Amino acid sequence: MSKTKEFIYPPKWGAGASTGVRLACEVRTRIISGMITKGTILSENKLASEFEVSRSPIREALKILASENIIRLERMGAVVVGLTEQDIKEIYDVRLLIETFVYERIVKIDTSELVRELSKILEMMEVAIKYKDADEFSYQDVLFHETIIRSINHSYIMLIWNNTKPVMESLILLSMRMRLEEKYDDFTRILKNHEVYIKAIKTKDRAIMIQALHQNFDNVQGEVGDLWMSQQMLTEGRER
Amino acid sequence: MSKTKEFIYPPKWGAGASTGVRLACEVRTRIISGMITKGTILSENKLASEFEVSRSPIREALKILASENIIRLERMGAVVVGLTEQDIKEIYDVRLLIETFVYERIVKIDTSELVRELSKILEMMEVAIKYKDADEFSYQDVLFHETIIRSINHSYIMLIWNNTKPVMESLILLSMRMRLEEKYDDFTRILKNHEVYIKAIKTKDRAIMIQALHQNFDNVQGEVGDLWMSQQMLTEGRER
DNA sequence: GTCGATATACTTGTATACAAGTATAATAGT
DNA sequence: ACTATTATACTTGTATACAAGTATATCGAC
Repeated sequence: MSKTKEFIYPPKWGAGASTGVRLACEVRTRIISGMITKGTILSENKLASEFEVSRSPIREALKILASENIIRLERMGAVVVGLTEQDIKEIYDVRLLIETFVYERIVKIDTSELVRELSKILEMMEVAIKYKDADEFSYQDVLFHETIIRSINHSYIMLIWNNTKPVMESLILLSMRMRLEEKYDDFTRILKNHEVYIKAIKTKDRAIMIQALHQNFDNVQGEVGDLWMSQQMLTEGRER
Repeated sequence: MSKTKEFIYPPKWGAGASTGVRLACEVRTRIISGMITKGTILSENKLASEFEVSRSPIREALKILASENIIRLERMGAVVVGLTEQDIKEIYDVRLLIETFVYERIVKIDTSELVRELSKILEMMEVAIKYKDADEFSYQDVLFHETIIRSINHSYIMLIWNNTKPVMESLILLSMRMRLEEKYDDFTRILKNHEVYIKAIKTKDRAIMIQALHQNFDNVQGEVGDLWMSQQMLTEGRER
């Protein structure tokens, strides 16, 4: 149909994955960004012709998005549910739940290797900012938190992470792209916040961890605000 | 191939669902029960011919099982991971995490309707026991916990539940079938435990809730024990 | 006998074809 | 003009076909 050629989800992020997974990432990001508005009814055939693939990978993508509650698979077509402000709060409820649980485990194990890894990621983030690469920054940001969660070797906590990660990833990506243009100072605040995370893990001081989580949550509220602005702009852009 | 006709997962439970989802339930239960041993390599073609369907629904099923960490999708074939004792502990970590979170929300809302629903389910469970229907009992047991979780209207907590539910369901189903034969008394203990849940919700007394969760956890450890026995028996049965 | 290359029989990923069902629109009857 | 019915153009779910890649096994050279 419209044969949209520009992908807003970084293609290299989905390099190894199958077409279905890549399409899920692209459609997910478009929905979260507001490019695809909620209420829209997605048909497998239309998506297939739009992305110039067959229905097989499209089906795979829709199944993934449905499992994330981003769309709802119905008898006729998949209706776009999108994210409400409520949803975003809820995602962070879960993230807080997970990270709190993870930290309780972390204080019981040796974290020297973890701290090394996190320090490396943090430096990568610094470089990403230096070169104004919002995508790379987002990637490392997500990786940072994933690394922490992975460190406790808990497959079911990891499973929860894997189910919430994609949405988080898109949220962060869109937010960071936005901020790179308009709120450049935010990045230094985010870096500081991550330093606190590392410090909390190094010292195993719960008070510091709580501080880190709270700061992160505050950053997030900013992110959410940005996102709505972003959606607003996109909508206006389309209607222009 | 072997064209196994007997399904160990109650067919009526998957009545409305697509073939792929039903197959996922069946294969999941077989893996958890030990009928399909860990390490086995499942091929889409073999499964398709065994269940006498095409590869499409099989692919769907395998995707689902992979998202639950029960199998691992690799280049050549899907290798059965199964559940370790560790995994089962971890599932209950998550369930404890969720139910604790849910309870913190529940104490803030009106629960009269919820208590009514739970009481109904509890009576259903009593009837199920009376007629020695382990499957129905399991169904209501899972529904009981799902009803509690659903009551707080938190879509992302619900998402986590939806991802852990299938495994829980199979675990409970297999365990209950086992107990019906050998440890009939356990059922009254489980019923008592559920009464405590209801009481905790009605009175909004955290201490009682903790008691309920602990009792449930103790019941679970029994379940796990049963399961290993069950696997043992099945293995011996096959080798006989 | 041992090592290496090729051939074959698998595997998955994607595309296409077909069947069953549903909503919409157009048409016929009143 | 309005209602009921039929036709059609969609939808998804499943089956099949094809392409690309991988492990294994067989066969040949040394």
